[in-house]
Amino acid sequence: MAKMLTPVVRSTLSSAAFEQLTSFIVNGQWKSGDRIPPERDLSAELGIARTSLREALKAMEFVGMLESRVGDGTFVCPRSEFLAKPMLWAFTGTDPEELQDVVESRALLEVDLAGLAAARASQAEIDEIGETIELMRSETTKGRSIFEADMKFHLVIASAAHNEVLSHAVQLLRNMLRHWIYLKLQLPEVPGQVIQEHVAIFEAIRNRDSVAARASMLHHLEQTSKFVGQVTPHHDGAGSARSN
Amino acid sequence: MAKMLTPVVRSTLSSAAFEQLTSFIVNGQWKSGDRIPPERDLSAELGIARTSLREALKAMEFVGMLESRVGDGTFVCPRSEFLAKPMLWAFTGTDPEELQDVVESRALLEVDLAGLAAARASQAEIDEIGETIELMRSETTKGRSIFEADMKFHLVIASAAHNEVLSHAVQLLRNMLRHWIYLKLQLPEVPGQVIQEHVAIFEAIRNRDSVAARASMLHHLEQTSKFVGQVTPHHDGAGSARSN
DNA sequence: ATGGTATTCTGGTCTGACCAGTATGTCAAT
DNA sequence: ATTGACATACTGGTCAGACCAGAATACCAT
Repeated sequence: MAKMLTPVVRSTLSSAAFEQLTSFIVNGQWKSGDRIPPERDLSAELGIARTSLREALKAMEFVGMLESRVGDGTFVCPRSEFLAKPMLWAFTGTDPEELQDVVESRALLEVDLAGLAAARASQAEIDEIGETIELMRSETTKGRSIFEADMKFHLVIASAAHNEVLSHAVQLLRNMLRHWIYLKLQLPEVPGQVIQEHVAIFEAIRNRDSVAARASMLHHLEQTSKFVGQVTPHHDGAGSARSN
Repeated sequence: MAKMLTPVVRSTLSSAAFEQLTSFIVNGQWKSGDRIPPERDLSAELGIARTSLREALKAMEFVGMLESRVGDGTFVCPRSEFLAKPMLWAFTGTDPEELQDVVESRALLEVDLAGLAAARASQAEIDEIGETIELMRSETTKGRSIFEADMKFHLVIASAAHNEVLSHAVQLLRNMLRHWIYLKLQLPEVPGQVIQEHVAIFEAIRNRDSVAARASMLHHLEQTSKFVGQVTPHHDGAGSARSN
């Protein structure tokens, strides 16, 4: 394992540390499940005090990138966890107009990614996409949630587009919407429809038809957009009695 | 029987502070622009050490909820800030070798933004776009660089799309490419061509023609992509055998 | 009023200490 | 050899107190 930790030099030490450590995770030097060095070692290597390092570390923990256990160490969380927690608090009881920006961004990016995936996906990746659909079917018959399978479907497409920047971006956006996607999939008639739409997207990609892939992805995501719009009609001052 | 034992969550002081402070912002006790109490006061009121409080505070700052200025205080950011900021994490730490991914992402996002701008731009924004073209013309005749005007053209369009998340993202990507864009604009025949292309985009937006806006933006950015592809020395075989 | 200086306030950083869980190594009893 | 209890080292969590540097403000001389 090559350690290439360089002393930080930036605006504030803790934000520099935050950026550097974040990049370690984002670009895969630290993979999910890895244990990162102890705080005392890390601070020494970075050339900053433990307090400063901890500000960065805790921030990453609150955001879902890391998990710390006393006496054990600090570990990298799977990317699917990123932002899931804090954004939930931030959005609950939030003006839907602002949320709409995220929903729209997500949709546009995923449409672009679908188009790229149709052009670039390897056979293995196409197979993997198909498997997520099978998974959804089996989960449905077992009466279980298709949430995880749905997530996987979209992430596989994102990575099949072979553009790291965009696929990372879309993963973040997706995590922000985690809560709403989950809610939507709880509705009784939704899973069947979702599977149908996934099939359409899948076939377009398999046929290397970028235009169709984009169109079917757009159609698919418009459903979710509509749903988010419905579920978050207004925020009243206090209780937010959300019917679910 | 299922697990009756709920895992005990030994909440840490800093995470408790993070949740409490976040709720202050989310439910509007602290509004955008407000100045929050000094760290020393806040830590006293919460009954925790300043270091612990700062871990929460810095986390909120990194997420884009707060902004700190030495000697001045800590202030609450507008909500749009912390919706968009996390996108940054997807991009920071992007390997410069994967420049092509950045170029492509930028192009896709800007095409999407152009389409939205055609649908949503206000008259004032349309006028502003036109002005940047005039600026380019006058700079050209003065023999000066059109770099700033070019940047402005694209940023105005981004903001005219009225999607904070995407426009922040594209701003970031553009900054990464700053250097290359600048180089390209130095070539003798380029400015004239760029102005022509900008005019095409501008007219499409003014005519509220989303499709044309997307097409002309795509055409415009493909030029830059091509340029970056030429100027960048190819990195060895490891990555990206991209044929299409 | 004006302009410059001294003071105070604020966040940024560091040191070094102690606490409380957790893991692991040690060693005796089985 | 396996087991179990214990000591020890290691890890994150927390704290107090100190100093720095930038920014804002008060204040005083002009």
